[in-house]
Amino acid sequence: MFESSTIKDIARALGLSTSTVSRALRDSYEISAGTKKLVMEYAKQVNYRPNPNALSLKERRSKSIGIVVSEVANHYFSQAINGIESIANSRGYTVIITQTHESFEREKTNVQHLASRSVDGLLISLSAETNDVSHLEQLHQRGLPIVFFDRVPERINTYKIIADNAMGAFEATLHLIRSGHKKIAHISSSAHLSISIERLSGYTDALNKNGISIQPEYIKNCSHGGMIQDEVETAVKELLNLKDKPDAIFVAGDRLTMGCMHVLKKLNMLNPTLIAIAGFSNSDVLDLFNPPITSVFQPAFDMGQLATEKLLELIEAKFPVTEFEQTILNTKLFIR
Amino acid sequence: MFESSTIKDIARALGLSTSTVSRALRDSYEISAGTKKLVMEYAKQVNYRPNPNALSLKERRSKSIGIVVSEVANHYFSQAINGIESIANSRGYTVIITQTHESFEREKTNVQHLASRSVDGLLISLSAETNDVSHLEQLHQRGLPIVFFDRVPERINTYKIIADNAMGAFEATLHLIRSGHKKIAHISSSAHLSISIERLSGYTDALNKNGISIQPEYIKNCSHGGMIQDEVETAVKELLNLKDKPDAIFVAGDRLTMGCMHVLKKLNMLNPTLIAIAGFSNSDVLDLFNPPITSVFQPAFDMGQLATEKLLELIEAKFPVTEFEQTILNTKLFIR
DNA sequence: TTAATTTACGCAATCGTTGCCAAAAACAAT
DNA sequence: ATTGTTTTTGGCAACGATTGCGTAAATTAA
Repeated sequence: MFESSTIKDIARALGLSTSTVSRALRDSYEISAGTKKLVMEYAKQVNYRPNPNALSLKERRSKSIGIVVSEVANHYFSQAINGIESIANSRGYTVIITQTHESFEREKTNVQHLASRSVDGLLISLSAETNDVSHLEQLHQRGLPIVFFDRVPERINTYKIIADNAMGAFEATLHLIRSGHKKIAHISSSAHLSISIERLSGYTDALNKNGISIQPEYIKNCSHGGMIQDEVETAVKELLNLKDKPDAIFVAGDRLTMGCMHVLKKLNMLNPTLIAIAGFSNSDVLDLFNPPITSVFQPAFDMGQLATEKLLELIEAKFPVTEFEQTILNTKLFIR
Repeated sequence: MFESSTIKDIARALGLSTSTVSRALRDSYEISAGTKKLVMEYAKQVNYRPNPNALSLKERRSKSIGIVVSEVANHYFSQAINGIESIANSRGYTVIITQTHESFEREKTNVQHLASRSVDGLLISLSAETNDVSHLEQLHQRGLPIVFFDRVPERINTYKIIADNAMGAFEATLHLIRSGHKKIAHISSSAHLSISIERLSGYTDALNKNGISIQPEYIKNCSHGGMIQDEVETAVKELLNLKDKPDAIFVAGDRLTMGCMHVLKKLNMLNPTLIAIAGFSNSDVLDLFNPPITSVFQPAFDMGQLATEKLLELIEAKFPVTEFEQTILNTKLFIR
């Protein structure tokens, strides 16, 4: 089996005690230069690596953080993960990524699993189905550091990193209006998610400020966040079957945008002269369409980095932190 | 700080010894029914969770497996990861995902890190830059279970799960030929990767069997697997600057296909009447193009599942396994 | 030469859990 | 009542690494 050498092995081989070896490896002042050199060279020779489990047990921390996202196959999240990784790894932390696939049950299971794996902290973007955050509240109250990003709950008081969803939605909708559209529909994820609420408000703001009245039947929510293609298909078809059919759709998410395009393609309507689309997306494939599709880009990488910095701040804090802030990063509209 | 209750806490609270509590929780036959009930109820009440670090230290295994892939933002890998997760989680294993971003250095660092994190086994698809696998060989010889998938090394004797790359490439190239193309170029990842070699052979086979001679200048390799867009751009431009310009390109990878399309779009040549494209890709966005793009789909999810099953077989084997096989799964051509 | 100080190292406890052996309690057989 | 058996429980050690404390040996000072 796969065994690596331990401090004990080194001590035995060199005729020293484990404490001497340990201290020599940590370059302690109370070990003579000769012994240090001896130990260090032998350790390098046998490729000694400290056992992380032993360390975690002793230090009562695992030097690992848990991530909970909907899916890695989502440009926003994969970019955020790259940001998270870049900070976490450089600070010596391992990252454990879990996916909810937008399911509340899987979110609870994943969180429970990460907690029992004794991660030092949690970075989480809520699943589309999540309306109740008591599973997280409980852990948070017991002292587990948590930072939310992207989809954040109101009830839990901790650091939150979000994009300026309202502004992004406002700009995207405004772009559709300026392109001559007046009948603009809106497809979004679950109504209760923070991002949905904020994006909806940006959308209605843009319409209001331009003297366009809000049509409730133009607003569709997909409570599984587009994980179920049928849901998206139904939403799009309902919009297209309206007496007063919309001439544009503002779609509020990466996966939803793709899902929506698939439906339109299937209906042979993927054509901006028939119906224009603008949406939140961090994917650069949108460039490739002809005509291309305008989209709101979120600074996912930066959000991941910032969230991780905040989390490590909490984890490594000497005293319990009680003052938290919510950071809002700017989105960028790619007009295509 | 975040503390959960331990066996010791329970023992103290109930006036029992830790060993009794431990055995009561494991429902050992040698503990009386009354004590068991007492302990179990109290444990549930205080939400007792065994400390995984203590267990890992004792059992000398971590119940976790490491994954090394180029990028999660790649449809092939994200699907494979879903397959890996599905098996690993159901068998009680945690998965640690790391990305190489096609860099050899990062691959070495990640592997080293996973090994020192004492994962029970490794699932790996080599980076585009990786030509030397001694870092893996060493670990493998020391007994760490490793299963390769997708991009596999020849030198290391263990389970390998791959797609039928030659056949996939053959079919895609054949499709281009049947669509009337004769001047078919090929853009691939690093020349030394197993997938590149196999896909190249499928490509040349298809040409040979149809009486088309191989033009060496039609074959381009991107040694960073498309991570550097310049590299792709150069390759495409060189093809387009040839006296005898190709009228089709067979692209051998997800990221390369997208990269290639971006270049063509930039050159205003993303149009199959100017130059046709067929490629390996697990992305369904290819559906959305007009005209759509034919692609070779790999059973990524199944490959991930199978690789994980093999790895767990190695990890949980009573005796060292010495007989290994390479499994080849069929690809599927989506003619669009 | 002796006392004081410094240097260099070892012992043992700790983290949470389990395996093994001994001890105590409960019960049965004489 | 005494011995033997079985059932139930407790104590100790171990996994790997760290660390406070103690101490022998070496060095310096008096």
